Amino acid sequence: MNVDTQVELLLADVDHAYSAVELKDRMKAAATAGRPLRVKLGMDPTAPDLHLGHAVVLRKLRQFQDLGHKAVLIIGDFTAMIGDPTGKAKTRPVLSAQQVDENSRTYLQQAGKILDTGAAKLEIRRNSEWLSKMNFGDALRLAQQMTVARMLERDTFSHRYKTGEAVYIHEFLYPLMQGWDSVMVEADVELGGTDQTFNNLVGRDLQAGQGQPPQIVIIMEILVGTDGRQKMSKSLDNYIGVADSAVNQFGKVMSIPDGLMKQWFRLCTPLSSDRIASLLDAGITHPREAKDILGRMIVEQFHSAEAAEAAAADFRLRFTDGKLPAEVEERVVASAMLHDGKIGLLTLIKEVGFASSTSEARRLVESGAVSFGGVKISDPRIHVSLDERPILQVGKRKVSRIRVV
RNA sequence: GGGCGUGUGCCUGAGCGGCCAAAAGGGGCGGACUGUAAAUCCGCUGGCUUAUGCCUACGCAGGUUCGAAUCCUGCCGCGCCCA
Repeated sequence: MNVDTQVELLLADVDHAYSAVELKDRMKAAATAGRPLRVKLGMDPTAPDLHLGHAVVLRKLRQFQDLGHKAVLIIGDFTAMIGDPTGKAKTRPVLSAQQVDENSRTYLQQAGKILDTGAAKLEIRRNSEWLSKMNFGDALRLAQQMTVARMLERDTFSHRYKTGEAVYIHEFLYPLMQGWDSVMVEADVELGGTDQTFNNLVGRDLQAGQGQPPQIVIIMEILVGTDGRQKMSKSLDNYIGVADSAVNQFGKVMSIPDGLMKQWFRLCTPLSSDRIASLLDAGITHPREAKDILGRMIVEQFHSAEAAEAAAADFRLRFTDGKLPAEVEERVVASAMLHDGKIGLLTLIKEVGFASSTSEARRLVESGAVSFGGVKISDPRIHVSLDERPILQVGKRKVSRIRVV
């Protein structure tokens, strides 16, 4: 594959590249010199659980690896002390070294489902390695390379500034720190979501200031979460985790709004735009069928083709045919909870984790969401026996067989 | 540092000294309809082992009142203006 083709492939599904020409030139130069490009991606060690949104960028990184380049993963253990101003989170707790270790391990384990973790293809660095050694003078010199006007160009800052929300000085340092990372690892390319555009471009300026060739910045579209409204994130609970079970991943995909399928096909599967177009044409493919394909393709990436097939079958049985799943998960209740061999229904629901409080359990029962032993129950005062290892169902999705231990 | 303003439930946002567990909308949950889609309709949305009951809650701490989210004082956070 020649460089032109490679660049075309790499940029086919990206939101923006600064710039395509530079990327091509850099790749040619690297090929001539017989060295791989260093492709940087920053990770936030405060959120170790990866979801489909992270996977979008990781898949792009993998693509670079497959073309022979080196992924440079930066663990932002030092920058975590500030927290990316993009996020709504206020001051973040300083993470202990052990916590960073632990989160990083989880991250790598999950990212390993996507990345090539071979030593030649992956380099992992913590930014405390260099940032913690800088003194105030170093920080000043860094700060001199940025103006307030430039900082205020950034959406989150200008918006907050105009609407009267607080903008703290130290938040201005975040992009500088992240940019400095690029200098320290001599990145050729940096990957990120659209919310990282500003940060990543700062890296170019800082590198230029140090006499390095500025990195090429490749920006991926932000994946919208299962709610179809906001970006996928754990805190909004609109995410599909890379580590979620196959059944869970598939079910969540099936519940996304139809309008989201286009983006998800584009960002989460390797399908061509022609193929996607035909899948989304309701005259050719029923939307349910299209979503089924999307679901299986996604599950396959993190599990296996067999698991994806099984998850789809389970889903059809359970929701299309309305039957109980092939295997009903079992939940246990301690015998100490029983009185005269019985337990209050509300207590049971709460104990088993289907409601967070007795009051909530009561509401569920009163609204007709609960069935016990296959019988719908609407009286919250009822007490039940668990001798028959009955099935408790709360709402459509929560079903368990109950056993006393 | 000074002046003014502001702080309510997951979020936005009403709130007269009693009728406030607190309007309204959003979100969420449950139900109907479906394709666990969208749209629509209905119900719920602090906690408590069963409740015309109790407890906790309107930034924090006190105070005035028979009674406060509503009044007063101090403190804290945020914003604006002045310096």
